[in-house]
Amino acid sequence: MAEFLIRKLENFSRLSAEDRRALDQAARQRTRQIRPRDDIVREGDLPPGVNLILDGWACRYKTLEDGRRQIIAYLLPGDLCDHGVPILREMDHSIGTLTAVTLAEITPETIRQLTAGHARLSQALTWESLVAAAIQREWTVNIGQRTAFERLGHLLCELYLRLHAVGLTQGPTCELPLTQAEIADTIGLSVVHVNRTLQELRGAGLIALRGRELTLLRLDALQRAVQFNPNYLHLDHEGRHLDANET
Amino acid sequence: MAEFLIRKLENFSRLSAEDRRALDQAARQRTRQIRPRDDIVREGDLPPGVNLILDGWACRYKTLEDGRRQIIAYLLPGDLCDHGVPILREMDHSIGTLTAVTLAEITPETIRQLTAGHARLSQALTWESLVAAAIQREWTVNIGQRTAFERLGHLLCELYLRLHAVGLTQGPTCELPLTQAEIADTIGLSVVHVNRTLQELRGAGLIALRGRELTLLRLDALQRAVQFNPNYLHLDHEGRHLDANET
DNA sequence: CGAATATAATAACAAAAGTTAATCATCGCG
DNA sequence: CGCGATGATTAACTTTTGTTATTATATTCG
Repeated sequence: MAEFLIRKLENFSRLSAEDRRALDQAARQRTRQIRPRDDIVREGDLPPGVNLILDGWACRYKTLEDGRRQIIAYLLPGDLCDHGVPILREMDHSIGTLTAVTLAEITPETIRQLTAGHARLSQALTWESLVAAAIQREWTVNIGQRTAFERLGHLLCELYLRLHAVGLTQGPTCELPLTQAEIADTIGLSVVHVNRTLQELRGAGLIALRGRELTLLRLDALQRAVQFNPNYLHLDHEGRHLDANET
Repeated sequence: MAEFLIRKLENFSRLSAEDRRALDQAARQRTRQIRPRDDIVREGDLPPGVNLILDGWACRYKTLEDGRRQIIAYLLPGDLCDHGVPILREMDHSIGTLTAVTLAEITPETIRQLTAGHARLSQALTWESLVAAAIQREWTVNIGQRTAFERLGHLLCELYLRLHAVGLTQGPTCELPLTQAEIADTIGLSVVHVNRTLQELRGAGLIALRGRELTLLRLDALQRAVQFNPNYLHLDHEGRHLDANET
């Protein structure tokens, strides 16, 4: 059930069988199915408990009055969200699905049990939320400083590596269930320019993208071309010097 | 000593005398002075313990290989940083001062004591870190979706309100110890364009800025003009409908 | 299957923002 | 007091990115 989360956390530290069992059980308590392009929580709502994405893609986003929208974060299988948020009065952003999503709602009580008994697990969960914060910071850098070409390439590297960390890549290929409009709202470009920039990346022989299937043809070259430094993902406990051709 | 932090936390909930005393004492244990434009921690370093800004302005930032720099967050008096980070192997960004800074280093042990005994205080500290995350998300929106005019105005609103939350405003005025180059690196614009945009804000009668003194002449109008919604600062427990003319 | 709809691709043009360079203002300090 | 340095301002020009519109291609669903 919590296979993706477990796999992700094991990038940080080896979990005990007991840790894994506890996580798995927590993920079974209450699960929910949500349709593609539906909201899980809306800005202004009361903050929800902790949600774990079991399957599918979701995102945090914010809409301005005049309709402009910014995707603030992607929530991929194995991602936890809103750890601790119930303290706040109301949500300051929305969370919506991109694809069909299965998620597990984990009660505060369960969280307490998970962290109380298991020191390693507790550390691993802290690690996961620190990485989420680091990703958010990196997005600020990405949108603030990089060119369109770099921004887009950087995003693709990040998504690929995050999917790799949960075992959702096949060789140099992964799913990318995003429209160009969604990509545009992620990196602060217009749809037209995203399209242009994708052509550039293809033209440079760095990526192949057909439908929802993305292939990073030369991950190393792409990382260099867009100044992608994976340090902020903090996967270095095992996954350093990743070879795109392994499974 | 920890006056600004205390003042900030009291935007969230009333602290007991004991809470305040404990915070104040924690802030006295080990303090450090750092010169303007000096680094507190550098990317690649071992993560430091928790630092509390007692006075002055600092920032998180990241530098790309070719020298481009993005300021990722401002650390103002009363701000805490790097809660929990020691779990990570190394810093993925740097922290540097803008002005002279006094900070308190708070040991993990002290943090434990602070949170263990005092439920309210513990909640308030969680609130502070949730707000920091919310600010980071808002920056993504700001840089990703807004025009130069809106971006800059939004930043000024945020800084003013954050300073207000710690009592560092005088009427509609506050300090702004930033060069235009630093502002540029914050909102992803060139220095020249920041200058142009400042002229626009002045021309619209929304701000006055001489040297390091910023005045928001018509806060309401400015907020409307740049679509600034303060909800993400989560100050609503007391400070809603702030009047810029109060002290 | 095939119409309806959503998404992708291009082109032509407009606007926003970046670059370079020069001048002006301020400030610390010998 | 005036030198030197940093920061602010402005101008002229270039580049990047956005806008609008049209066509092509997929996808969905009756």
